[in-house]
Amino acid sequence: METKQEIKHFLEKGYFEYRQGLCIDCAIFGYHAGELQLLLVKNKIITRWCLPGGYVKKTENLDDAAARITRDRTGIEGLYLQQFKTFGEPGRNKSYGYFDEDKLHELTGVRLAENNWLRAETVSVGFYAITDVVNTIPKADFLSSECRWFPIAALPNLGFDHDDMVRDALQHMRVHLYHYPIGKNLLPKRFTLKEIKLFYEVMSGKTLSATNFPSKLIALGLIVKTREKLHIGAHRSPTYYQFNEKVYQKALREGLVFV
Amino acid sequence: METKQEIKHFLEKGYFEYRQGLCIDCAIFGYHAGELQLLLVKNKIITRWCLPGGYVKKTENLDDAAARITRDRTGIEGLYLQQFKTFGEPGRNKSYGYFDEDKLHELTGVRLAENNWLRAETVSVGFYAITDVVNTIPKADFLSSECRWFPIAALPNLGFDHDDMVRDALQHMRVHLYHYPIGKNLLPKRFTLKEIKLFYEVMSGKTLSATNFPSKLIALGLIVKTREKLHIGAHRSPTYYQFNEKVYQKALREGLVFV
DNA sequence: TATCATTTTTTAAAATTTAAAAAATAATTT
DNA sequence: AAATTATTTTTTAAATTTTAAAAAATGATA
Repeated sequence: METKQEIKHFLEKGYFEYRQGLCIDCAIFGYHAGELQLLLVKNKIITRWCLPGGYVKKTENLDDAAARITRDRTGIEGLYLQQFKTFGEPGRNKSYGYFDEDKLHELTGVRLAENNWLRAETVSVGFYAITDVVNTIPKADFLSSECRWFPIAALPNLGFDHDDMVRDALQHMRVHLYHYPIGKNLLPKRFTLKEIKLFYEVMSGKTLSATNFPSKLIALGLIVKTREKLHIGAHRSPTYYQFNEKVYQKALREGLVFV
Repeated sequence: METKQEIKHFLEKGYFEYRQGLCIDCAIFGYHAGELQLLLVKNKIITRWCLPGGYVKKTENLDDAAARITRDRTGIEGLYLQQFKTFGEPGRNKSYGYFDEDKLHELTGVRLAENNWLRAETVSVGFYAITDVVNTIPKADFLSSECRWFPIAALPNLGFDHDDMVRDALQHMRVHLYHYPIGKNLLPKRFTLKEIKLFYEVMSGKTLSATNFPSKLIALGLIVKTREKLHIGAHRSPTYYQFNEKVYQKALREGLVFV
């Protein structure tokens, strides 16, 4: 939503187009230079940082809604989104990080009626995604003052029950990581063994062997040597590796246990 | 719901107590004598067998709702229920296994108005549970003509999107099985190695070694020998084993990888 | 007491994982 | 041009786990 008029229509008549009480929130994890990050948005009328989220349209399913919402609120296209848990604690809409109704009035001229559709209790379906921080262009819309990455180790307190969502999303993402490869979307096309080892350390939150972990990936056939090397000064130049497309796709389909 | 009057009130005024458009469905897996089964209910006004399910009350959270619904619709108390996925495809309420409104009128004297709250599109949060078939007493209520176990290999076609739900529930249950012990609630207090091996075969859908799988469980410390034996005629009497409570609880908390 | 079907333990081979040492490398210094 | 250096990569051997099969144990029955 870009214009004041669009927002006014959404606030007052949104229930024609959207399903009342059904939201989606997305925990988008990013990887860059050895750090795990999370994409958050700051909405002008909500007092805390939150996961990007929104209402589901009557004509779309949950997966489509998650794709649309992340695209519109963060500018990221084609995310691999994974549903992980639904949150429906009564009162979750009125907990930490409430709507600032005066601010809303100031910005849009609208005051929500007592029976406005947005006041209904919501249930929120949580999705998570993993993406390369470099390739994503966070974008704020009219009501969002900011949209940016935070290191996972330095998150602010989030609004509503989004702290719980992040905790659960991270846990689900790591179970996923244990069974399926994800590096192809997050690492450069060519990478050194050190880079992929660091990548898995950051994503899993565990420390891995610098020698045995990479050689396991090689033994599985998941990564293969290229002819190029990285030049890093007065040291042995590490060889660049890349994913073996065939093995990678098979692992995506059938699973494969990593450390 | 036991009486006609309760049902009439639910149909016409249920939206005071229940959240509109938010349901829960539960795939309850049962184990008995080497067979994996699923508990289904046949509602008089729905044309196909379905998973036990119902609407969420405004005052309860999703976990509590799942516990209440399974208790009321099947008579089973204290199930370990696990949320696995939420279903929200538009039109899912009108697909296979629709409401038979004439039948409803015949049974209760009620006809649903055009704008009745039950006509609103629903999203359904799926839960699964695992239980011992022997210890459960399926119970049908006023609108349910029947509630009984079906072998997983011989399920009827289910109403709405419940076929999808069962498929996904089974997949999630098996991932769970791979990481956490569950036998304590489903096997008798004492069991032979052959019994626990069969149990894991049935639950996982895989065949396991008759010698190495049990000895792995012993090596993990998960099961220990008792002093008693089962007498089975002209054969060596197998020793009864039982779970080691301490190791079992630790595995429940922290996970443990089985075959 | 011998036989039998079945459970349980033992064994040895195979495979995998782990930890550490050794070798290779390429820029820099001598 | 040779030696040095820091780092990557390979090799090695030991330890552990898994697998498959054989052997032993058992307890009722003939």
